[in-house]
Amino acid sequence: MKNMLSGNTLYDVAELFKNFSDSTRIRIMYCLFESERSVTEITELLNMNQSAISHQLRFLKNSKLIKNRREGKTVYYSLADDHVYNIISQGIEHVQE
Amino acid sequence: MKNMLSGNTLYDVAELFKNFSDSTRIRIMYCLFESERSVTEITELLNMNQSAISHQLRFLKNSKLIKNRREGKTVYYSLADDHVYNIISQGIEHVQE
DNA sequence: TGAACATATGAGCATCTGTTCATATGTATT
DNA sequence: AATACATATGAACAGATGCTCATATGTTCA
Repeated sequence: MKNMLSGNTLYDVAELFKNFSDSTRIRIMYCLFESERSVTEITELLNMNQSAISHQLRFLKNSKLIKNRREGKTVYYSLADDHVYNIISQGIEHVQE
Repeated sequence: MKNMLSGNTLYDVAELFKNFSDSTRIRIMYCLFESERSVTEITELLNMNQSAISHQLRFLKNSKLIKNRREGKTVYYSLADDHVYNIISQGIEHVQE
């Protein structure tokens, strides 16, 4: 074995990649590459139902891939760290050959 | 925009990551890190039903993440290229903090 | 050719997932 | 307090997913 993995690491890896396996979630994270955005902005950018976006934002937040801050009525979401950027960038490179 | 993506690139990225979003598929690919393996070997390593393994192998093969060669009755599977290794390695690093 | 072994495939099923709809919660303004 | 705006949440439903079972296909060897 080239390196030692604890018993459930690969399950955690699958859980991690589940976040990136849906186009809505990928598109949400991608539109946060540039800057933080409010729920309304994301909803309009993706041209989707506000509820659908909120559900996916919660999903990504639970996985600690995005974070948020409230400013009055508005909640702004942003990427949690560089990993998200790096993983998606690598995915983009792969599909573009 | 930091760089230009064609309209459906992000959908393709989601499709790519779908391959990595299931623990059976991750475990199959991970056990090919070391060397190529036959279907029977993979089935025994993962301690799963042969049919389940074959279905997932087809899935991964269709996505061109693994390739195979036949030697008599036996079919050996191996990783298609470094991308697979790199993507999973990055996932492992992320979950191990 | 027939038997044995290795792998692949299709149907069926239970579970999971992503969305919508209706509504609740939180905040600011009047 | 009442209203308006922004976001979150729960229930319900349709479609997708991963597995098992039975069986088909491919290969070797007697």
